[in-house]
Amino acid sequence: MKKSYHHGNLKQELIEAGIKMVQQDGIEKLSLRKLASYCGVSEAAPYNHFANKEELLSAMQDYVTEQLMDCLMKAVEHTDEPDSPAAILNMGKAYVLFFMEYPEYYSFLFMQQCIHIDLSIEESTKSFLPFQYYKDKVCQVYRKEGVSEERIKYGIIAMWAKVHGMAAITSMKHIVKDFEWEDVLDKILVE
Amino acid sequence: MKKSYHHGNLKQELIEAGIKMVQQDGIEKLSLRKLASYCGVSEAAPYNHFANKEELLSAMQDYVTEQLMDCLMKAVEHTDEPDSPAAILNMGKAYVLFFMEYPEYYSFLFMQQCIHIDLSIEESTKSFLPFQYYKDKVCQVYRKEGVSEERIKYGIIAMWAKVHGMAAITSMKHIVKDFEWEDVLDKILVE
DNA sequence: TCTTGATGTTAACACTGTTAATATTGAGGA
DNA sequence: TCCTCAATATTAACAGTGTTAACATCAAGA
Repeated sequence: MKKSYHHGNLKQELIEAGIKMVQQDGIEKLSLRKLASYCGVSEAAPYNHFANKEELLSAMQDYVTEQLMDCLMKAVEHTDEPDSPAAILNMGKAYVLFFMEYPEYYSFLFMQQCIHIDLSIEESTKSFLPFQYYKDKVCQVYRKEGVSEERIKYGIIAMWAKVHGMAAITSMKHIVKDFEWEDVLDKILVE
Repeated sequence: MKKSYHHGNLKQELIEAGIKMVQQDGIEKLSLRKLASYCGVSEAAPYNHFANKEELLSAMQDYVTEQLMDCLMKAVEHTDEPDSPAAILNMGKAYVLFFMEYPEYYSFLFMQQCIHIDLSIEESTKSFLPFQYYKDKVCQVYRKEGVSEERIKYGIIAMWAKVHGMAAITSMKHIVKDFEWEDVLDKILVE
């Protein structure tokens, strides 16, 4: 039962094992050396696949962002009328519940550490895909409902702030406990 | 121009210099050794005042939280009628603008790293004072306005989520640039 | 004056990210 | 089939980090 010199799928496993570790202990506890050791590989091996720690974290963020995007898109698709305000509500709920299920993801996704400001948004990370998706959907629905462009503009930000704020708040573990968040999520988001 | 063996005011200077460094370069770049050196003191000196790095960070957070509290309280006091909905609006604006002025404070204050879950909230940090203050003020105003207790309960969370979410969003530097946030803050918060 | 507790220093430890030099392998061209 | 070489792994080293133990300095009160 010996393993070969070459791992075979190290890049992907680094990403997935890294996310697992973040999920369990949070981003602060994650070290490249522990991660490499967990993958059964030496401390310098990851540098064959990522230029540095930041680049690996960025890849991990992209991976998680894709999961979140799946979540949001499914929420819309499973709405009876995907063009209705109900779709927006469901998307907002999905967003908050995603971070409620994996509280460590929140601070991991939105920490500034590994956002490359020098690059354009498109090239840097996928961090903004969810916001983009949310924005487009709200636009679409509101236009169909005949809301004015002026109100749409503010509505997007207001709605996004509320949803993102709920995610931020509920992902603080010590706050979550004394409130039945899921029950009141609807009422809060439609208000 | 030599300084004495004993610093004289090290504890306080560590806190304030630390905050200055966070403000400039963000929390990730802050190291105890650099901070100690900046204060003209050896690497082990801080350990006479703080058990570990976490405890120092916690003291720094408390310091910043007090500044934020001042901000919020002044916003209420400077409102013509401190019991009116206008006070809530002003408080919300003050909250967002505080983090807009010092974007690094946001991730510093709300990172989980130095929150001691084992302790009760009161003893752990002052992190929750602003929320407490906000909550109490909203309660007071809404009761005076005759809002039902049920709606107050959800209103607090909804409002807090929006305000906190706005702070979270605007403190992401790369988003801020293509939007005139301050102009639309009113409209978004009253909506 | 002398002692003592508060506060400082130095040296060492284990751990981190990162790099340079080197080793191992698998796949494709001779 | 063999040989080469690019991809990928390893080991050893470096500087920087938080932390601790052992020791030094000093101010203030007995």
